[in-house]
Amino acid sequence: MDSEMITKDEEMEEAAPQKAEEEKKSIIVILVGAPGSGKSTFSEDVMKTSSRSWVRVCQDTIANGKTGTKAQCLKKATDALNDGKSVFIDRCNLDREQRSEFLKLGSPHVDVHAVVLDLPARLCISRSVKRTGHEGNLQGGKAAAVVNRMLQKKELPKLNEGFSRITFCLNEKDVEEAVKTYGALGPFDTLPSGSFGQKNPDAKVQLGIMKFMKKVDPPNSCCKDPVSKQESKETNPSSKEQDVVAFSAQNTDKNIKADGNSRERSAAGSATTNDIPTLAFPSISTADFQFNHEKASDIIIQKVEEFLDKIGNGRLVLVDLTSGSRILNLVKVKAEQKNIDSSKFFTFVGDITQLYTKGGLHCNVIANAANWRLKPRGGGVNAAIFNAAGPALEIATKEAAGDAGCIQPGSALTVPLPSTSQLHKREGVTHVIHVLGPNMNPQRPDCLNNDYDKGCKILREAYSSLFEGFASIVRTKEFNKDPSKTVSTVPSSLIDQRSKREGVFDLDSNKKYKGPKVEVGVEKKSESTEKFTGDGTAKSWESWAQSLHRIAMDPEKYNKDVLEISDDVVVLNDLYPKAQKHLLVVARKDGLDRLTDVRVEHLPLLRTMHNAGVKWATKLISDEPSLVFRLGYHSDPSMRQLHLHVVSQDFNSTHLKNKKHWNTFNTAFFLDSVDVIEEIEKCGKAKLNDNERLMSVELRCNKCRSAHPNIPRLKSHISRCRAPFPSDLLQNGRLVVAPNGSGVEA
DNA sequence: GTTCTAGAAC
DNA sequence: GTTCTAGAAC
Repeated sequence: MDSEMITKDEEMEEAAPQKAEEEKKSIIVILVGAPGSGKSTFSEDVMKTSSRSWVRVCQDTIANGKTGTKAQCLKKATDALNDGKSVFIDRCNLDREQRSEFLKLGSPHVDVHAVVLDLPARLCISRSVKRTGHEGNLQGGKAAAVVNRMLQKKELPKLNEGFSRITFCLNEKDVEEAVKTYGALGPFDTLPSGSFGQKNPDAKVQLGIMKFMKKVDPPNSCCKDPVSKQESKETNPSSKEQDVVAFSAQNTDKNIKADGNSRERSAAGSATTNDIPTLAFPSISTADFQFNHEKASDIIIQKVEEFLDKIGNGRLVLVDLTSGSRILNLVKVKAEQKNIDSSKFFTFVGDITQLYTKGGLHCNVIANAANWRLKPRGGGVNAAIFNAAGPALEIATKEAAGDAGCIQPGSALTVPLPSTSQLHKREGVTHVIHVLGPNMNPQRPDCLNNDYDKGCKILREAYSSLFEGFASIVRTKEFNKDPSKTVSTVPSSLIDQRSKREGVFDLDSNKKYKGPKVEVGVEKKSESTEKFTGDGTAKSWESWAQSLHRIAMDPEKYNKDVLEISDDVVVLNDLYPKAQKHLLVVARKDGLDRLTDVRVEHLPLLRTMHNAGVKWATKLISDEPSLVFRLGYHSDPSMRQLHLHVVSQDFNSTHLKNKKHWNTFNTAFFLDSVDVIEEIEKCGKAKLNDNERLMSVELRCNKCRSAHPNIPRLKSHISRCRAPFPSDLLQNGRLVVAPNGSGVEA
């Protein structure tokens, strides 16, 4: 009996390992989820019920209860698998790269599974906060920031990474199911391969991910009950409405005043508040431009207080993507201290491009922290808004920016958003106001090098411009008359405005183009004219170069395009102005094509041209005293017919595009009218310079003479350079300035 | 003069 | 990958 028993036992002992090698497969379950998604709880729950031998490898506690390294996790997992145990990898594993090394642990004897705890971010955040045991704002903010950051980078696992099975859990119920499934696994059980639980496969998954990633999470420490709200939302499949309500209600909590108007504020998403004109704006300059948050928050409060009376029934809302935002919290506290009416101004956590659909907050107007070129590039709010609005915003912006094509620090540009834009259709945004704030980031253009006197001044100007722009929209829009206008309905006024403007624009260019150009084309061959260069060689004027000559010979024909016609000169706006104001005074004398043709006998004409130029410059200065003009000739002009440039020295124009454009106005290629006259008086003819060389010299600021690597950088610089003009320009009447000299002050 | 665009530069 | 320049065509 005994021996039999022993034999049996021995047999069993021998047989068991054999069987294990043949049939028993270990499983490594890579848990995927943000902090607070419940990874640890999941593995613990499984281990409680499972008859299988599990090892939980938790990076947070692997080093004697403290956070360890990935390498430590890999080692512990390898050891456990070698022991024939199954393993939970309890770390976030949110991106493919993080998972890849654990996937390598798979083998014919080890199945690699993923369990994705893809629960709502707000749930993760609230759990995360609870776990830290801190209720403070900071802690909550930190947790939110961490979770948000991780979810930004989230890449859901795919079978082709090497998983034999992936289980997606999108809510608590899914998690329970998965716990049951894994908990029921005996030592020899396996689970079917494949991907389970993901709601929208393939393309739609990506959409879902995108939506989820963009979803903004409410505050945590200041919202004690997001969990219950989230859960109630999940049990109710028609979640959209719930989402909005819950979000608004939560948002109320972090509004500035906890008393009084909470009802009104919590109803942010309801129809009744849609007709309240609302400006949502990001904090200007505090992100990429690295402006000091304390100073910025003071300025925001100051400007909000100043403008609250000026915006009628409108509201101002400071928006930031995360509840951990320092600037948001600073402003919130300061607004509370100042007792600012929280129904008129409050802070809001959300994506500024999805305030209505995701946050239930209807904002007719949103501000964009733009770059100086008003380009959709870069990151942050600017890219997000251009992206969400689509090409319509780019076109509308270009149109609104006009010739300048860019904005200066401290200024704002209101752009009506075409109804074709998604942002208009979906979010009810009718206007975008681009704002450019001061920059303190040495990596970005126009860095103020910590000059906060200047910086604060510019930031104040920026908010003034922004709020003024909004106030002006409020004044003209009369929001309350027709609430239906504001959401998803195309304001007809907008379309009219746009098409009208386009019409004007087209008409303008047609006018200017067709007049001279068409005729020039017709007469091109019969009228090709010789052009004598400085060294006496001749070349013919190309067809495109003859427009000025044509106008000078027959100005009445171009009546609409010219500003002034006299016996001697014609004054007109340059078709492609290189500055805010750029006029041409064209000599009417035939045969006087360029400066080399000018002799002593033309001196009276040159003086007449100069005087006409000064007269027009003075007139323009009386309208805009900050303008400063310089009058002069190009050494080697492209256009036939002697013409004097009258150009304002801001060089703020989209038409100034390349090195040649700059250098023709800002090197010795540009001959001041006063000097030309003096030279001809003295020597009988104008002295010309080495034009080829001058065109390729480095780009230097016309004021401080600093060098810049390319045109965009140069333009960025000159838009803010406050240096005085170089002394040579200040002499001999080379500049025409306002009587009080306002344009040349340092 | 401008526009267009290839490819250099970043 | 994007920005910017520079050369050709008009």
